[in-house]
Amino acid sequence: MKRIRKQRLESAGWVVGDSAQFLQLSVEENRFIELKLALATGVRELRERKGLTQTALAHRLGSSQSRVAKLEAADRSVSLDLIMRSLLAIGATATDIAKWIKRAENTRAA
Amino acid sequence: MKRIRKQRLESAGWVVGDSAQFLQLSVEENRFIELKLALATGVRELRERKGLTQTALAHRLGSSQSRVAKLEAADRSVSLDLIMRSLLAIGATATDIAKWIKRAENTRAA
DNA sequence: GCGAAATATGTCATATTGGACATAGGCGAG
DNA sequence: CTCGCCTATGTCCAATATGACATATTTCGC
Repeated sequence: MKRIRKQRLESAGWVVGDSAQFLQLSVEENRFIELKLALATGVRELRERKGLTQTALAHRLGSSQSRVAKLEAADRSVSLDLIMRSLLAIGATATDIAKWIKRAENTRAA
Repeated sequence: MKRIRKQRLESAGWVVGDSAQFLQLSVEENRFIELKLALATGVRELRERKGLTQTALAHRLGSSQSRVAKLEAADRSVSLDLIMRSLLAIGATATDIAKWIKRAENTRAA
């Protein structure tokens, strides 16, 4: 009974937690950033393991060396899309990606 | 980005001898799209399981209902960033995300 | 040290993605 | 049927990501 009611309340309006929303958002933003960082690190690891230079990877992506450098540094200007495309371009498997995602989850605590 | 890349690859001799790279790119593009689709589906599943409406999720994200609708449809105007942020906003765990990523890999057909 | 290759950082114009809004379609309850 | 509520689709234009380029800075063999 209550569950249904709560769901309706939530779907009708705002997050029930009201004033905590800002905080909550920053927590989620943090998780997101950790995730990006973990995957960006994954790009670097895998690229180096394959003996590719940033320039070579950039060519595979139709991008440029500078962008790859920023990518691996998890620069603010690089999207998760590009990171993921890079992982796929280097030949990361779903298992690899999953591994890095879990690494991100374990990392957060700071 | 894809369109531009295609033009560039077609024009100059970047694709050094053969069309293998071009084909490879489209294969990877396909994997990427499958991945996006799988995660977008994950958003919908999780949102519905939590009894949230698109509008409610949009509020949590500071976004709008229409964008959430497009997100769940894996519209090409939505980035993986937004999809991932949505997953985190709904409370997806690393394990959930990993699961959907593997689902994408299994979906890959011939 | 020297030089070359790899990587990092900054800037810019252009393309892509974003939220907002309008509006249409769908669906169940009354 | 009509009314709410939810979802889908299309169009603006503001915000952000992109590749390209120029230019450091680091790394490494000699």
